Amino acid sequence: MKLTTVQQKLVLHWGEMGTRWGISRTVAQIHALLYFSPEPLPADEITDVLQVARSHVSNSLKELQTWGVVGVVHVMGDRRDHFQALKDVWQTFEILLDERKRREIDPTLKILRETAAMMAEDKTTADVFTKERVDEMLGFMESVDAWYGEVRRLPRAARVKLVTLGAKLSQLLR
Amino acid sequence: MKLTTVQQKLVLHWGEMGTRWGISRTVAQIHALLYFSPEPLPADEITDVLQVARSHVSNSLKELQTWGVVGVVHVMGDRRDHFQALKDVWQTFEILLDERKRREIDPTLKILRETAAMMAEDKTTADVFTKERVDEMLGFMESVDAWYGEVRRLPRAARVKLVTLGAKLSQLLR
DNA sequence: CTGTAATTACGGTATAAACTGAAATTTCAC
DNA sequence: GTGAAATTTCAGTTTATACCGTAATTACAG
Repeated sequence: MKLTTVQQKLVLHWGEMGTRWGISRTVAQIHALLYFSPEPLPADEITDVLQVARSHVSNSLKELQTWGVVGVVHVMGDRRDHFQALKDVWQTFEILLDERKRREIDPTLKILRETAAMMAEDKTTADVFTKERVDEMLGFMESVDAWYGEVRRLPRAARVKLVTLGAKLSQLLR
Repeated sequence: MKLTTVQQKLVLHWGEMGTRWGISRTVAQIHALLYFSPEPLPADEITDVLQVARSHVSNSLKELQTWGVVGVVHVMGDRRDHFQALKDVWQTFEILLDERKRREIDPTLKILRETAAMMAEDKTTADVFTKERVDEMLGFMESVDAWYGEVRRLPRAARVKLVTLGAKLSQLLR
């Protein structure tokens, strides 16, 4: 199997962007490869095309499967697993966002809650200023967190509408 | 100067989270230090507290200033620059989001636009499937990009409302 | 102009993470 | 059960980048 120029460009770019999204380059490349590939690919093929260690492909695929953006299918007369990426773009990015929130927001929220609780208890604290900053930061994060949870609980169509509506939202806010 | 236990915890946590936000640990620590500190700090003080090279503090401060989340003030009878963090949490995170969009979305959007244009021109392309995937991905990204731009252009109060309204938005979408 | 204090530039080092490759383990057709 | 083929594990290597420390430069008070 050989990649077209376009596919190659996309795979390489995805890899580079992956690192900025907190995803390792190879994992992102594999995802791109599967997403832009017409048919599901076996691990060997991925190894060939991307020129990375077989074991690494295996582990990366596992990671992508854990997230749910890649799945396994089987081909008649072929014992090997074949992998395909989720083709639904919205869902793919929602999964990615969830993951990022889990890693980038939730831990901070936890620390801020702990800290705020601790400071509220401790009456002797002379450091009123820091307390205020913690409370403000916590308030902000709680808002964002609650908002995300609510949006996430909406039926998907509503969520899509929320984005595609765009400018019209500003009118609703009057 | 000495940090309270709480401040130390916050600074260390911020540093760790920073790396997940695509910000170097020290830069994030400096930001936390300034944000949670009652008064503006000179660079020397930061060097002392965080135990990092003076030059590194200088460069990190410059980066934070470039983003606009840290500013300089002067203290009477003191020649040195004193630094303070923006105390407005919303604005701080909006700046951060802008930066991330610039680094994580815009380049991909560019590539996808180029690719889609290229594929649209090339009638001979046998790879119809990849073309579809590119178009879908591009469509999605354009929506998100346009939405972000519009929200960003709203008066800030509306933007805050958008988040704090939360669940009520779902009713508006009926 | 002079001396002090700060920033900037930059080659070198340390560290964390990705990646390799071989060995151990599991899976599954027969 | 047996053997082939895949996956998983893991110690070792490579690579990227944060960070250091010196040296050069700039800024400015006196």
